Amino acid sequence: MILGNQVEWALHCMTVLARMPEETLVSSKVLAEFHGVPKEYLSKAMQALAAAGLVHTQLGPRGGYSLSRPANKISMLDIVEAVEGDKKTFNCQEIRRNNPCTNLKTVKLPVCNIAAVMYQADNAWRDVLRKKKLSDVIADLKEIVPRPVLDKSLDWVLGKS
Amino acid sequence: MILGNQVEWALHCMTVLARMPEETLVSSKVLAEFHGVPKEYLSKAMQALAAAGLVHTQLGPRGGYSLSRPANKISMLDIVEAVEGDKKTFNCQEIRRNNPCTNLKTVKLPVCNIAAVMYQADNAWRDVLRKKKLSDVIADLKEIVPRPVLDKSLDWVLGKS
DNA sequence: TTTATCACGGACAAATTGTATCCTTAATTT
DNA sequence: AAATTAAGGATACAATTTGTCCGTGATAAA
Ligand code: FES
Ligand code: FES
Repeated sequence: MILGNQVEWALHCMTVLARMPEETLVSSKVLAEFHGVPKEYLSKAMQALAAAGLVHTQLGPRGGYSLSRPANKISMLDIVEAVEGDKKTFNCQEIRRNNPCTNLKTVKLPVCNIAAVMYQADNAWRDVLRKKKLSDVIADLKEIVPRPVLDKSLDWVLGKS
Repeated sequence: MILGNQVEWALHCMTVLARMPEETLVSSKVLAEFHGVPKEYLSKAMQALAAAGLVHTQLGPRGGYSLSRPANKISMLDIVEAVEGDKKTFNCQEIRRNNPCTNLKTVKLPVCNIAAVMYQADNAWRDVLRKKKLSDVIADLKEIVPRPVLDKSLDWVLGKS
Protein backbone atom coordinates (compact mmCIF):
# COMPACT_ATOMS: atom_id res chain seq x y z
CA MET A 1 0.00 0.00 0.00
CA ILE A 2 2.36 2.63 -1.24
CA LEU A 3 1.57 5.82 -3.12
CA GLY A 4 3.36 6.23 -6.45
CA ASN A 5 6.10 8.76 -7.02
CA GLN A 6 3.78 10.75 -9.22
CA VAL A 7 2.08 11.99 -6.07
CA GLU A 8 5.30 13.46 -4.70
CA TRP A 9 6.05 14.99 -8.09
CA ALA A 10 2.60 16.49 -8.44
CA LEU A 11 2.62 17.94 -4.94
CA HIS A 12 5.99 19.57 -5.48
CA CYS A 13 4.99 20.88 -8.89
CA MET A 14 1.88 22.43 -7.40
CA THR A 15 3.94 24.24 -4.77
CA VAL A 16 6.11 25.65 -7.54
CA LEU A 17 3.08 26.86 -9.48
CA ALA A 18 1.60 28.32 -6.32
CA ARG A 19 4.66 30.49 -5.75
CA MET A 20 4.67 31.96 -9.26
CA PRO A 21 3.36 35.45 -9.95
CA GLU A 22 -0.10 35.63 -11.53
CA GLU A 23 -0.40 34.71 -15.20
CA THR A 24 2.98 33.02 -15.28
CA LEU A 25 3.09 29.71 -17.10
CA VAL A 26 5.58 26.95 -16.31
CA SER A 27 6.23 24.23 -18.85
CA SER A 28 6.55 20.56 -17.96
CA LYS A 29 10.09 20.70 -19.27
CA VAL A 30 11.04 23.26 -16.64
CA LEU A 31 9.13 21.43 -13.90
CA ALA A 32 10.84 18.17 -14.83
CA GLU A 33 14.30 19.71 -14.85
CA PHE A 34 13.68 21.49 -11.56
CA HIS A 35 12.68 18.26 -9.86
CA GLY A 36 15.08 16.00 -11.71
CA VAL A 37 12.44 13.64 -13.03
CA PRO A 38 11.66 12.39 -16.57
CA LYS A 39 9.75 15.05 -18.47
CA GLU A 40 7.47 12.76 -20.48
CA TYR A 41 6.39 10.84 -17.43
CA LEU A 42 5.86 13.90 -15.26
CA SER A 43 3.73 15.19 -18.09
CA LYS A 44 1.25 12.38 -17.36
CA ALA A 45 0.85 13.60 -13.83
CA MET A 46 0.33 17.15 -15.05
CA GLN A 47 -2.32 15.93 -17.46
CA ALA A 48 -4.09 14.31 -14.56
CA LEU A 49 -4.02 17.58 -12.64
CA ALA A 50 -5.38 19.35 -15.70
CA ALA A 51 -8.14 16.75 -16.13
CA ALA A 52 -9.11 17.32 -12.49
CA GLY A 53 -9.34 21.04 -13.16
CA LEU A 54 -6.60 21.97 -10.72
CA VAL A 55 -4.35 23.60 -13.29
CA HIS A 56 -4.92 25.62 -16.40
CA THR A 57 -2.90 24.71 -19.46
CA GLN A 58 -1.77 26.78 -22.37
CA LEU A 59 -0.56 25.25 -25.61
CA GLY A 60 2.02 26.61 -27.99
CA PRO A 61 5.45 28.20 -27.50
CA ARG A 62 5.91 29.60 -24.00
CA GLY A 63 2.88 27.56 -22.95
CA GLY A 64 2.67 25.55 -19.77
CA TYR A 65 0.72 25.31 -16.56
CA SER A 66 -0.69 27.63 -13.94
CA LEU A 67 -3.02 27.13 -11.01
CA SER A 68 -6.64 27.30 -12.05
CA ARG A 69 -7.75 28.70 -8.69
CA PRO A 70 -6.21 30.25 -5.56
CA ALA A 71 -3.91 28.06 -3.51
CA ASN A 72 -6.21 28.24 -0.50
CA LYS A 73 -8.95 26.59 -2.55
CA ILE A 74 -6.81 23.60 -3.42
CA SER A 75 -6.27 20.85 -0.86
CA MET A 76 -3.58 18.22 -0.81
CA LEU A 77 -6.35 15.67 -1.16
CA ASP A 78 -7.42 17.29 -4.42
CA ILE A 79 -3.92 16.78 -5.76
CA VAL A 80 -3.46 13.26 -4.44
CA GLU A 81 -6.81 12.11 -5.76
CA ALA A 82 -6.24 13.76 -9.13
CA VAL A 83 -3.10 11.70 -9.63
CA GLU A 84 -3.88 8.55 -7.72
CA GLY A 85 -7.60 8.25 -8.30
CA ASP A 86 -10.21 8.16 -5.56
CA LYS A 87 -10.32 4.42 -5.05
CA LYS A 88 -10.41 3.46 -1.40
CA THR A 89 -7.21 2.07 0.06
CA PHE A 90 -9.01 -1.05 1.18
CA ASN A 91 -10.75 -3.17 -1.38
CA CYS A 92 -13.32 -5.50 0.21
CA GLN A 93 -13.75 -8.62 -1.87
CA GLU A 94 -16.73 -9.79 0.20
CA ILE A 95 -15.03 -13.00 1.18
CA ARG A 96 -17.61 -13.43 3.91
CA ARG A 97 -20.01 -14.52 1.20
CA ASN A 98 -17.89 -17.59 0.57
CA ASN A 99 -18.90 -18.96 3.95
CA PRO A 100 -19.68 -22.58 3.09
CA CYS A 101 -22.30 -23.19 5.77
CA THR A 102 -24.65 -20.36 4.80
CA ASN A 103 -25.90 -19.05 1.50
CA LEU A 104 -24.88 -15.41 1.42
CA LYS A 105 -24.06 -15.27 -2.27
CA THR A 106 -27.12 -13.33 -3.22
CA VAL A 107 -28.51 -11.92 0.01
CA LYS A 108 -28.28 -8.21 0.58
CA LEU A 109 -25.98 -7.46 3.49
CA PRO A 110 -24.93 -4.33 5.33
CA VAL A 111 -21.28 -3.41 4.79
CA CYS A 112 -18.94 -5.84 6.53
CA ASN A 113 -17.90 -4.48 9.91
CA ILE A 114 -14.25 -5.15 9.16
CA ALA A 115 -14.44 -3.19 5.93
CA ALA A 116 -16.26 -0.45 7.82
CA VAL A 117 -13.27 0.10 10.09
CA MET A 118 -10.91 0.10 7.14
CA TYR A 119 -13.06 2.72 5.44
CA GLN A 120 -13.09 4.76 8.62
CA ALA A 121 -9.28 4.68 8.65
CA ASP A 122 -9.26 5.64 4.99
CA ASN A 123 -11.46 8.62 5.77
CA ALA A 124 -9.21 9.74 8.62
CA TRP A 125 -6.31 9.72 6.16
CA ARG A 126 -8.26 11.75 3.63
CA ASP A 127 -9.45 14.22 6.26
CA VAL A 128 -5.91 15.25 7.10
CA LEU A 129 -5.14 15.83 3.44
CA ARG A 130 -8.44 17.59 2.84
CA LYS A 131 -7.77 20.09 5.61
CA LYS A 132 -4.29 20.94 4.38
CA LYS A 133 -4.52 23.54 1.67
CA LEU A 134 -1.81 24.29 -0.83
CA SER A 135 -1.52 27.73 0.74
CA ASP A 136 -0.71 26.10 4.09
CA VAL A 137 2.00 24.07 2.41
CA ILE A 138 3.56 27.24 1.03
CA ALA A 139 3.45 28.79 4.49
CA ASP A 140 5.22 25.76 5.98
CA LEU A 141 7.77 25.90 3.20
CA LYS A 142 8.74 29.41 4.19
CA GLU A 143 9.31 28.19 7.72
CA ILE A 144 11.73 25.40 6.97
CA VAL A 145 13.51 26.44 3.77
CA PRO A 146 16.06 29.28 4.04
CA ARG A 147 14.94 32.41 2.25
CA PRO A 148 17.90 32.52 -0.20
CA VAL A 149 17.17 29.02 -1.44
CA LEU A 150 13.52 29.89 -1.90
CA ASP A 151 14.35 33.05 -3.81
CA LYS A 152 16.99 31.43 -5.98
CA SER A 153 14.59 28.67 -6.93
CA LEU A 154 11.85 31.08 -7.84
CA ASP A 155 14.25 33.11 -9.96
CA TRP A 156 15.52 29.99 -11.67
CA VAL A 157 12.05 28.92 -12.69
CA LEU A 158 11.07 32.44 -13.70
CA GLY A 159 14.23 32.74 -15.78
CA LYS A 160 13.12 29.76 -17.81
CA SER A 161 9.53 30.92 -18.25
CA MET B 1 -2.45 2.89 -2.92
CA ILE B 2 -4.44 -0.26 -2.45
CA LEU B 3 -4.04 -2.88 0.23
CA GLY B 4 -3.69 -6.47 -0.96
CA ASN B 5 -6.35 -9.10 -0.46
CA GLN B 6 -4.15 -10.80 2.09
CA VAL B 7 -5.14 -8.10 4.55
CA GLU B 8 -8.82 -8.88 4.22
CA TRP B 9 -8.09 -12.60 4.54
CA ALA B 10 -5.90 -12.14 7.59
CA LEU B 11 -8.44 -9.93 9.33
CA HIS B 12 -11.24 -12.40 8.75
CA CYS B 13 -9.08 -15.34 9.82
CA MET B 14 -8.24 -13.55 13.03
CA THR B 15 -11.90 -12.99 13.82
CA VAL B 16 -12.48 -16.70 13.33
CA LEU B 17 -9.63 -17.59 15.66
CA ALA B 18 -10.86 -15.04 18.18
CA ARG B 19 -14.25 -16.74 18.38
CA MET B 20 -12.85 -20.20 19.02
CA PRO B 21 -12.80 -21.73 22.49
CA GLU B 22 -9.44 -21.69 24.29
CA GLU B 23 -6.80 -24.13 23.09
CA THR B 24 -8.62 -24.85 19.84
CA LEU B 25 -6.43 -24.98 16.78
CA VAL B 26 -7.66 -24.18 13.29
CA SER B 27 -5.65 -25.34 10.29
CA SER B 28 -4.99 -23.21 7.23
CA LYS B 29 -6.93 -25.75 5.20
CA VAL B 30 -10.08 -25.05 7.22
CA LEU B 31 -9.52 -21.29 7.20
CA ALA B 32 -9.03 -21.36 3.45
CA GLU B 33 -12.14 -23.40 2.82
CA PHE B 34 -14.20 -21.23 5.15
CA HIS B 35 -13.20 -18.08 3.31
CA GLY B 36 -13.07 -19.58 -0.16
CA VAL B 37 -9.48 -18.62 -0.86
CA PRO B 38 -6.45 -20.64 -2.01
CA LYS B 39 -4.99 -22.55 0.91
CA GLU B 40 -1.32 -22.29 -0.07
CA TYR B 41 -1.50 -18.58 -0.57
CA LEU B 42 -3.49 -17.91 2.57
CA SER B 43 -0.81 -19.88 4.34
CA LYS B 44 1.67 -17.10 3.52
CA ALA B 45 -0.50 -14.58 5.31
CA MET B 46 -0.77 -16.88 8.31
CA GLN B 47 3.00 -17.26 8.36
CA ALA B 48 3.27 -13.49 8.47
CA LEU B 49 0.89 -13.37 11.42
CA ALA B 50 2.96 -16.06 13.13
CA ALA B 51 6.19 -14.19 12.44
CA ALA B 52 4.66 -11.11 14.03
CA GLY B 53 3.79 -13.14 17.11
CA LEU B 54 0.05 -12.66 16.77
CA VAL B 55 -0.77 -16.33 16.45
CA HIS B 56 0.64 -19.48 17.91
CA THR B 57 1.23 -22.36 15.55
CA GLN B 58 1.26 -26.08 16.14
CA LEU B 59 2.75 -28.54 13.70
CA GLY B 60 1.69 -32.08 13.03
CA PRO B 61 -1.71 -33.73 12.62
CA ARG B 62 -4.52 -31.65 14.11
CA GLY B 63 -2.11 -28.75 14.20
CA GLY B 64 -3.01 -25.23 13.17
CA TYR B 65 -3.31 -21.72 14.53
CA SER B 66 -4.63 -20.04 17.64
CA LEU B 67 -4.39 -16.50 18.99
CA SER B 68 -1.21 -15.97 20.94
CA ARG B 69 -2.81 -13.40 23.24
CA PRO B 70 -6.29 -12.16 24.17
CA ALA B 71 -8.31 -10.47 21.45
CA ASN B 72 -8.37 -7.19 23.35
CA LYS B 73 -4.58 -7.07 23.16
CA ILE B 74 -4.52 -7.34 19.38
CA SER B 75 -5.32 -4.31 17.27
CA MET B 76 -6.32 -4.22 13.63
CA LEU B 77 -3.11 -2.32 13.01
CA ASP B 78 -1.11 -5.24 14.39
CA ILE B 79 -2.74 -7.49 11.83
CA VAL B 80 -2.48 -5.10 8.91
CA GLU B 81 1.18 -4.35 9.60
CA ALA B 82 2.00 -8.02 10.09
CA VAL B 83 0.77 -8.80 6.60
CA GLU B 84 1.49 -5.60 4.75
CA GLY B 85 4.67 -4.48 6.47
CA ASP B 86 5.09 -1.22 8.32
CA LYS B 87 6.34 0.85 5.43
CA LYS B 88 4.70 4.26 5.30
CA THR B 89 2.06 4.77 2.64
CA PHE B 90 4.01 7.71 1.29
CA ASN B 91 7.53 7.19 0.14
CA CYS B 92 9.47 10.46 -0.08
CA GLN B 93 12.16 10.22 -2.71
CA GLU B 94 13.68 13.56 -1.66
CA ILE B 95 13.18 15.07 -5.08
CA ARG B 96 13.73 18.49 -3.53
CA ARG B 97 17.43 17.63 -3.51
CA ASN B 98 17.43 17.60 -7.29
CA ASN B 99 16.88 21.35 -7.31
CA PRO B 100 19.38 22.47 -9.93
CA CYS B 101 20.09 25.93 -8.53
CA THR B 102 21.22 24.84 -5.09
CA ASN B 103 23.41 22.06 -3.86
CA LEU B 104 21.26 20.06 -1.48
CA LYS B 105 22.63 16.66 -2.40
CA THR B 106 24.64 16.23 0.74
CA VAL B 107 23.31 18.84 3.18
CA LYS B 108 21.36 17.63 6.16
CA LEU B 109 17.77 18.81 5.93
CA PRO B 110 14.73 18.58 8.17
CA VAL B 111 11.99 16.38 6.81
CA CYS B 112 10.26 17.93 3.79
CA ASN B 113 7.12 19.73 4.86
CA ILE B 114 5.10 18.00 2.15
CA ALA B 115 6.24 14.60 3.33
CA ALA B 116 5.43 15.68 6.87
CA VAL B 117 1.77 16.16 6.01
CA MET B 118 1.67 12.84 4.22
CA TYR B 119 3.14 11.16 7.29
CA GLN B 120 0.59 12.92 9.46
CA ALA B 121 -2.17 11.49 7.27
CA ASP B 122 -0.54 8.10 7.45
CA ASN B 123 -0.53 8.32 11.23
CA ALA B 124 -4.20 9.29 11.34
CA TRP B 125 -4.94 6.16 9.33
CA ARG B 126 -2.89 4.00 11.65
CA ASP B 127 -4.43 5.54 14.75
CA VAL B 128 -7.90 4.41 13.76
CA LEU B 129 -6.65 0.87 13.23
CA ARG B 130 -4.56 0.94 16.39
CA LYS B 131 -7.55 1.85 18.51
CA LYS B 132 -9.75 -0.87 17.09
CA LYS B 133 -9.05 -4.11 18.91
CA LEU B 134 -9.91 -7.53 17.63
CA SER B 135 -12.33 -7.84 20.55
CA ASP B 136 -14.18 -4.74 19.31
CA VAL B 137 -14.46 -6.30 15.89
CA ILE B 138 -16.04 -9.40 17.39
CA ALA B 139 -18.49 -7.21 19.29
CA ASP B 140 -19.46 -5.41 16.09
CA LEU B 141 -19.83 -8.74 14.34
CA LYS B 142 -22.44 -9.81 16.86
CA GLU B 143 -24.38 -6.65 16.11
CA ILE B 144 -24.66 -7.04 12.37
CA VAL B 145 -24.57 -10.78 11.73
CA PRO B 146 -27.67 -12.80 12.71
CA ARG B 147 -27.04 -15.14 15.62
CA PRO B 148 -27.87 -18.35 13.71
CA VAL B 149 -25.32 -17.58 11.03
CA LEU B 150 -22.72 -16.87 13.67
CA ASP B 151 -23.45 -20.11 15.50
CA LYS B 152 -23.55 -22.24 12.40
CA SER B 153 -20.20 -20.86 11.28
CA LEU B 154 -18.60 -21.53 14.62
CA ASP B 155 -19.94 -25.08 14.64
CA TRP B 156 -18.74 -25.65 11.10
CA VAL B 157 -15.20 -24.65 11.96
CA LEU B 158 -15.24 -26.57 15.24
CA GLY B 159 -16.51 -29.63 13.42
CA LYS B 160 -13.42 -29.58 11.24
CA SER B 161 -10.97 -28.98 14.08
C1' DT C 1 3.23 32.37 -43.64
C1' DT C 2 6.65 29.62 -41.80
C1' DT C 3 8.88 27.67 -38.01
C1' DA C 4 9.69 26.30 -33.49
C1' DT C 5 7.65 25.19 -29.13
C1' DC C 6 4.44 23.44 -26.37
C1' DA C 7 0.48 20.12 -24.31
C1' DC C 8 -2.05 16.02 -25.50
C1' DG C 9 -2.55 11.33 -25.92
C1' DG C 10 -1.82 6.71 -27.82
C1' DA C 11 1.28 2.85 -28.22
C1' DC C 12 4.70 0.45 -26.43
C1' DA C 13 8.52 -1.53 -23.29
C1' DA C 14 10.72 -2.48 -18.93
C1' DA C 15 10.66 -3.08 -14.08
C1' DT C 16 8.31 -4.01 -10.02
C1' DT C 17 4.82 -5.95 -7.24
C1' DG C 18 0.87 -8.95 -6.32
C1' DT C 19 -1.22 -13.44 -6.84
C1' DA C 20 -0.90 -18.22 -6.98
C1' DT C 21 1.01 -23.04 -7.31
C1' DC C 22 4.27 -26.65 -6.33
C1' DC C 23 7.38 -29.19 -3.75
C1' DT C 24 10.62 -30.39 -0.03
C1' DT C 25 11.55 -30.44 4.93
C1' DA C 26 10.63 -30.84 9.73
C1' DA C 27 7.53 -31.54 13.55
C1' DT C 28 3.90 -34.09 15.69
C1' DT C 29 -0.05 -37.13 16.39
C1' DT C 30 -2.08 -41.58 15.72
C1' DA D 1 5.88 -46.37 10.81
C1' DA D 2 2.37 -43.57 8.52
C1' DA D 3 -0.36 -39.67 7.97
C1' DT D 4 -0.97 -34.79 8.68
C1' DT D 5 0.31 -30.27 9.30
C1' DA D 6 3.09 -25.65 9.12
C1' DA D 7 7.38 -23.59 7.15
C1' DG D 8 9.52 -21.93 3.50
C1' DG D 9 11.95 -21.88 -1.04
C1' DA D 10 11.36 -21.90 -6.10
C1' DT D 11 8.79 -20.72 -9.72
C1' DA D 12 5.18 -18.97 -12.84
C1' DC D 13 1.74 -15.75 -14.16
C1' DA D 14 -0.88 -11.35 -13.94
C1' DA D 15 -1.37 -6.65 -12.90
C1' DT D 16 0.45 -2.32 -11.96
C1' DT D 17 3.92 1.08 -12.02
C1' DT D 18 7.36 3.41 -14.30
C1' DG D 19 9.28 5.13 -18.30
C1' DT D 20 9.97 6.08 -23.50
C1' DC D 21 8.65 7.28 -28.15
C1' DC D 22 6.26 9.53 -31.52
C1' DG D 23 2.48 11.78 -34.04
C1' DT D 24 -1.14 15.50 -33.73
C1' DG D 25 -2.87 19.95 -33.08
C1' DA D 26 -2.53 24.57 -30.98
C1' DT D 27 -0.11 28.83 -30.80
C1' DA D 28 3.32 32.33 -30.45
C1' DA D 29 7.27 34.39 -32.46
C1' DA D 30 10.08 35.19 -36.55
S1 FES E 1 -16.04 -9.32 3.61
FE1 FES E 1 -14.60 -7.85 2.96
S2 FES E 1 -13.85 -7.03 4.81
FE2 FES E 1 -15.34 -8.46 5.48
S1 FES F 1 11.11 15.93 -1.13
FE1 FES F 1 9.83 14.20 -0.84
S2 FES F 1 7.94 15.10 -0.30
FE2 FES F 1 9.25 16.81 -0.52
